[in-house]
Amino acid sequence: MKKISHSTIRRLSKYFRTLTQQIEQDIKTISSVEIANINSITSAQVRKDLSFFGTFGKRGLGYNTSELRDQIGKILGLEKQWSVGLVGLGNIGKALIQYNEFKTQGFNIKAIFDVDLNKCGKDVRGIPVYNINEIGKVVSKEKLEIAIIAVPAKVAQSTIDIFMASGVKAFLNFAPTTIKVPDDVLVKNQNMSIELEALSFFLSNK
Amino acid sequence: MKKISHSTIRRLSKYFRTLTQQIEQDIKTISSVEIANINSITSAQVRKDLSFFGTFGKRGLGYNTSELRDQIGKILGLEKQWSVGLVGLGNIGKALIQYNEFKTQGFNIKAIFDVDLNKCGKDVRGIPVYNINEIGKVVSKEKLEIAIIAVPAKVAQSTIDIFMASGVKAFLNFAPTTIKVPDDVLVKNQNMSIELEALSFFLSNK
DNA sequence: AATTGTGAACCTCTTCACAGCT
DNA sequence: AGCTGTGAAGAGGTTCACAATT
Repeated sequence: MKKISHSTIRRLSKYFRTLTQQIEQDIKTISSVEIANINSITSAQVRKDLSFFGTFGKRGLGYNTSELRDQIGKILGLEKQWSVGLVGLGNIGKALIQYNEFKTQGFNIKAIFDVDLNKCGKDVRGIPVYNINEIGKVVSKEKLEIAIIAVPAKVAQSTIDIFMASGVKAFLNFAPTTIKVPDDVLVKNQNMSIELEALSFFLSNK
Repeated sequence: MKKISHSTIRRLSKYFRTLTQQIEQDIKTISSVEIANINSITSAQVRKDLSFFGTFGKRGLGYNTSELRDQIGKILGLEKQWSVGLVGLGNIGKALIQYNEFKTQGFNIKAIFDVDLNKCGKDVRGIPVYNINEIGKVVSKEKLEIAIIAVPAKVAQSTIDIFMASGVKAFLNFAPTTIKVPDDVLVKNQNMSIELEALSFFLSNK
């Protein structure tokens, strides 16, 4: 497949959300201009993004909302269910387990890992807690495809290395540190500090 | 000031973290190549980013770690303290209040807002909880400069509008929706769904 | 008449490459 | 000799503008 930029994927997610909202309001058709306005971008951008994947609209008419939503859902793989492992039962890890959005989006947390032996062998919200050294075994057993990394920065790289050795290639990293991975592995960072610092810069320089 | 890209600011945050780590290890000097390697980018990028703000290195020698860290800290406004309001005492809001990183970084949550009248008038971790309709009053009283938005998507825009009417110009938005703001206002989005969908796309298309 | 799909133009960000310091 | 700082070149992403289609 032709190389698709991260920006395009990010925007497809937004279009998907936009379409979901329109469908809820029983709107059957939408133009690239409308999608663009809702997301504060240009209509050419919307059309260009979609053009990488096919032709989904009707000239003169626009796009059928539910058809386009289905197509984008397919592109993003949203109809699939993913098996996810979560590492780290600290503040962030605990908050994430509470967060129902995961399941809604087809991300099923099948296993939790922690270093603290007191936490292991138990269940949290029905999800079994394992020790870090069981990662390899559990990845195979539960067929984990994605790992959520909610461990301290110092051990984030080594934790990801263990998962990579077991064949996991997709990570959502909450540790505030840059992770080194080969080209066939994707790490998405969720790092509040960086966003806060951007706000700080903005306020300091206006 | 010359326009600085968001990517540059994001990277400055990373350099800041890198330098902090080096200083902890008692390393006095660092080259752009070393900073680049640690963050998986090119050394030219590091030097170019810094060049927007001044000349901090010594040709032939590199950068003094603590001097450069101080300079970047100043650029990002990290030595300052910010007064922050948090809206929404749901799952995310509660998790954020537990999150000590805020205070460490100079972001002081001075007020919490919620629609639920049962929650108002009380304290959470020593922070007073107000009703949404008190935003204007409390923004002035506590001199809030940043608002963290942890409310449902449907009311995110209207919540931000209220803060903007009171003069707040910087937002950290956790609601999965695009917010419309004028040019002199900055909204940073912290949206896990989009990152998850990027992982889903990646796994679906390899 | 309205709106898509897309090549070309444009703009922005990244990398190269080297002069200039230390 | 080694490394920075930066103009110029290159790459990548966005917007323009219009032919094609309904």
